Amino acid sequence: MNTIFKALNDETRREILELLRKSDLTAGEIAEHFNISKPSISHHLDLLKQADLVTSEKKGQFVVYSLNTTIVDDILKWLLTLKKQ
Amino acid sequence: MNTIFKALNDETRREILELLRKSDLTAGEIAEHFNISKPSISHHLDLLKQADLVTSEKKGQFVVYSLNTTIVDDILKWLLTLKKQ
DNA sequence: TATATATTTAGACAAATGTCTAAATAATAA
DNA sequence: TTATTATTTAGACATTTGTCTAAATATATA
Repeated sequence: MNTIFKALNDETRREILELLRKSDLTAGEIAEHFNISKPSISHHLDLLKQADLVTSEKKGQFVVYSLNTTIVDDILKWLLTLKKQ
Repeated sequence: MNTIFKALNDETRREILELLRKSDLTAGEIAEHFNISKPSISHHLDLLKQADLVTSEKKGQFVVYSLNTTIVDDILKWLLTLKKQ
């Protein structure tokens, strides 16, 4: 739970998730959307992976990232209990 | 959005929200639940207030805190769009 | 008024975070 | 093999964060 909230606590990482909602992207394609160095984006992707919010697959020299929405359910559940009663 | 995720990115603050789900509590009552100094708890409450996740009302020498679940809806909405398609 | 209780503010400090550049690793192409 | 492209790792650095103690503020009580 901690890892997920930590991963979501950054505007850049949340935007990455929004990009991946539309389609899978390579690390380079993701980096193109931001005014941030590639190593920094790589670090953001690592945190998203640690939270299991994204998955990655090596395809040749590229690494393709995908959104993993099943993890989002955990937060949804936690937030919904807050609203109960 | 940033303020809300920032507020949620801390175990102590999430536990405070869970406590307030059950009932309103004074700052002192909240502090009793943790092994953390009262000033630190006060600071956590301030961040939760900044995010509008809690409201506070002065009652005599006490300050009573309450959960504000309407803000939770904003995050729920954001998370649900991630899951669409 | 003087004292006690509840809470916040101020300021310090160590740890965590986001960013960068330079270098390393891995795969493709010449 | 050598050069090029894609990505990550390593290490540095400034900023933010969570915590503390001491002091300030506000209310209630003797």
